[in-house]
Amino acid sequence: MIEVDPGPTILHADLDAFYASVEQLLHPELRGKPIAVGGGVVLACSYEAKRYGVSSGMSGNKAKQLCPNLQFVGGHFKEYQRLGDEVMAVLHDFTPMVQRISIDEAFIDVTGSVHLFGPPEVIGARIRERVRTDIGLPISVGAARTKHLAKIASQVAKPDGLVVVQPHLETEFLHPLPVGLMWGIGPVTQAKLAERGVHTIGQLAEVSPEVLHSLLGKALGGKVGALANNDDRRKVRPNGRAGSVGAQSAFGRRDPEPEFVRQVLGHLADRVAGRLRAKLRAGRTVTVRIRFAGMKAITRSHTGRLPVNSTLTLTEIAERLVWGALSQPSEERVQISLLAISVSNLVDQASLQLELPLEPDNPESAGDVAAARFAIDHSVDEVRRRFGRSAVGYASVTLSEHTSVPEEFRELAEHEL
DNA sequence: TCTGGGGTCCTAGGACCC
DNA sequence: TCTGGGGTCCTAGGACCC
Repeated sequence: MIEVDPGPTILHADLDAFYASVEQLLHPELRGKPIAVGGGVVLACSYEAKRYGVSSGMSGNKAKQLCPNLQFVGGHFKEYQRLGDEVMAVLHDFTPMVQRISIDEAFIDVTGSVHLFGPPEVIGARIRERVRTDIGLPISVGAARTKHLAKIASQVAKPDGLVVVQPHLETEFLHPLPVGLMWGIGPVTQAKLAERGVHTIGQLAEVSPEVLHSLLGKALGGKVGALANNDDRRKVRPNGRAGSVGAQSAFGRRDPEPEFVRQVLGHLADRVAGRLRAKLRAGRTVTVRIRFAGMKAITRSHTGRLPVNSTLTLTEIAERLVWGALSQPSEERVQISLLAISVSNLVDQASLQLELPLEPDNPESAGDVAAARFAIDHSVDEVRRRFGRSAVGYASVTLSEHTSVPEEFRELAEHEL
């Protein structure tokens, strides 16, 4: 008998209602109850709460309307990070081919591990067992020949389940499912497809490449068409480094007063530049984003010759970009609701470099200013290394009144630089 | 209840070079 | 002189992911 090469075996592991499950693990009295992590906004909720229609991203008031018994709990963000890392360590016990997608989700390629640990259903079951008994959390696992199928399988497996898609049953599995389950199809694309009467992945597979192209554009149309026809060649890529670093802050609606804008940008630049310096990186392109009261948003960017990672230089560039945009006649006197700074075109910077101020008052002293900035950044970084982030930084009194999520929550979402 | 924060990728137009 | 085509980089906006 000839053995047919079944192709790669990919697993997608996804912790169930992660933050809420951690709270129920740490506080047994919360088990079996509808709970939500967060306050103003639901960051995560338990399956007991989901049954009432509560979902993450929803405002706290709305959630309480849907589920009067809903109990809000504060987030133990340090624990989320620790437990998420522990789960990833379990995955690494089966293969180094782990691609972490977020704090609670990862693809793993076990093609080379099946001879050690057994077929995918055995590996999936062992992962679930270990995460359940060693760590105490529910996790769903999907297994299939491709990333696309594995990811969808884990969604279908939820909550707390395992779904293995056998190679000869892929189309039967895939085609009846709604297009919204597919990677890359969000609300906008889903609406476009619905207008054409396309609701299931099987229906999507019937649409000609030309029509998809005209409807969704070249890249998305091609990608989505291929995935619907079960042509997915993406490999599991062990995590690389981020291509950009950013930070944003939403603050309700405010008049763009110079002092306020300066404070917010200073705070954001401090976060971004601090992270860059910590990883000995710097970036040539600075992008700011301004969201207005009506949710319309614009971006402005600047690409310089030299990479930047000094807090003050970044603040200056961001301020210039923001005022350049806000001084346009159409944007004058409009209230703003969010500011963001992002740095891209990143390069390694083996040693910290001096950055000259943009427009030195006195060109001859520019070097002194640069040296002073370097010294300030360096000492702030040093204090933080020893005493933690909050030990020193921008006076963010004004800011903290408006930030609705704690600093630790921001850190959870940071990608490896 | 008008929507948190960190990212990626794509599109389209323009500048510039060969 | 006019004309074309291709590649790369930058900017701005938008959809999408978790």
